[in-house]
Amino acid sequence: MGDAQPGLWTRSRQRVYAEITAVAMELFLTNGFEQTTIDEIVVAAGISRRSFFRYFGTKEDVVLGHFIADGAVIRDQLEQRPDGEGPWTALRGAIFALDEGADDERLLAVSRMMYQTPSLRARSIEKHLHWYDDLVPEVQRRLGGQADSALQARAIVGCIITCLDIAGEAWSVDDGVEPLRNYFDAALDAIRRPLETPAGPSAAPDA
Amino acid sequence: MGDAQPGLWTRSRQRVYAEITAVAMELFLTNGFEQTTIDEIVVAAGISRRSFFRYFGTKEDVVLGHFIADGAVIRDQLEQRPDGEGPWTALRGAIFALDEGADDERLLAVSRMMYQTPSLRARSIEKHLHWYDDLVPEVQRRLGGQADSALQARAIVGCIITCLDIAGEAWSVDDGVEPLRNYFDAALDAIRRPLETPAGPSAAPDA
DNA sequence: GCCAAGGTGGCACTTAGTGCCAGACTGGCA
DNA sequence: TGCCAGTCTGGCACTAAGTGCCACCTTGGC
Repeated sequence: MGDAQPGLWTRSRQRVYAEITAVAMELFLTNGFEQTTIDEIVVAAGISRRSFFRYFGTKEDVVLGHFIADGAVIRDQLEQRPDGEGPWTALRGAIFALDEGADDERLLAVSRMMYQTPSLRARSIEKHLHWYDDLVPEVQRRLGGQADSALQARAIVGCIITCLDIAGEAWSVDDGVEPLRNYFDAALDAIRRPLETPAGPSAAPDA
Repeated sequence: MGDAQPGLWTRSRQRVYAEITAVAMELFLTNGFEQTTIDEIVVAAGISRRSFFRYFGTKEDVVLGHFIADGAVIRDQLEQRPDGEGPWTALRGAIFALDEGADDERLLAVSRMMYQTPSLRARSIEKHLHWYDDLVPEVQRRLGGQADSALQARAIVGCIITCLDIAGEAWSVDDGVEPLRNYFDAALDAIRRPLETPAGPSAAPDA
């Protein structure tokens, strides 16, 4: 708080949130996530340590905060999908809609950091677990009340998320040479491909 | 260290490891994982706090330590599978082999705790990430050098792990009324099922 | 101008995890 | 038997994350 700050306090909560995020992300990108301490963020942002934890539960949440609400976004997109679409197609479409209008440059930087930092990766996957609650009911509905549909829906949602995760990793490792959706489709294709291995002459069937 | 302990120090490292695990697990199961502090474990086990961290990197590792090596075990099983089997069948068989000889009672207790404790769940998933390194090469080999086979192999391994995770959760929620492998097969079946939804008359195709 | 509500900073505290050092035990060797 | 190096141990101090508590200030309504 050494500079002239006519009132970081008086700004709206949302503005403070954005400012802390911006300052912290710059530090993370410059010095690395684990190397950056909350005290450093706090000093750079001109707030107290105590206030930081009023905005973010953990240091990881500064990076992943944006993605928390993504589950609800995907759910909304999913529900708008035509009834004729099966769960896989609908889920794929809903996730593609999420991809629209994303800041690739920033997403790439965040992804790189995430896939290189174990605690961030773990926390990210933990956030993904909340997506189940958002997505499973609708997927279950599209499954049409089969037996075990709850388990089936969870498996489908889980694998979609896993494919998105895998795709994101490959995308960031490749520095985003191809659009993220291509990686996602490739991963999805590998999963949903029929039982026979298509490559090679007279390949052995996978069952 | 108030009791008569003729030398916990002199026992072999493995024995100490097992003893700490046993004592800690009892405390975890009794009082809950998060409620149990490392200081309590240390006192109950008759060792110093410093020594605890020479055996376990984190508190979570006490619970998950057994599963760390599972990736290598699955890999060994996977490599022994006949070449004719495709990646899915081979992976399924390898994981079933892991399931053999497991202490269901204990596994159930650990699973329940894990799925109820966020930090444990997160750490568990983090451990699963290491399985990729063990399993992807062999899966990639069975894929037969297709284009993008690295991404495909990662997607397949990831979804297998996800199905195992989902199955484990359902299994523990159901208190293990059915064997774990049944849940696993049900999850796998939901993923690998053909594009058409088989249930219901004239169901809409999923594509 | 008063008063309640909410944001803020500071302080003390708990807990996890690490670095460092000195002491005790081990096994090998002269 | 005695020495010596390697290893394990406990204790201490330290960092860093995260929480509870309280006093202060600012804001908005009356």
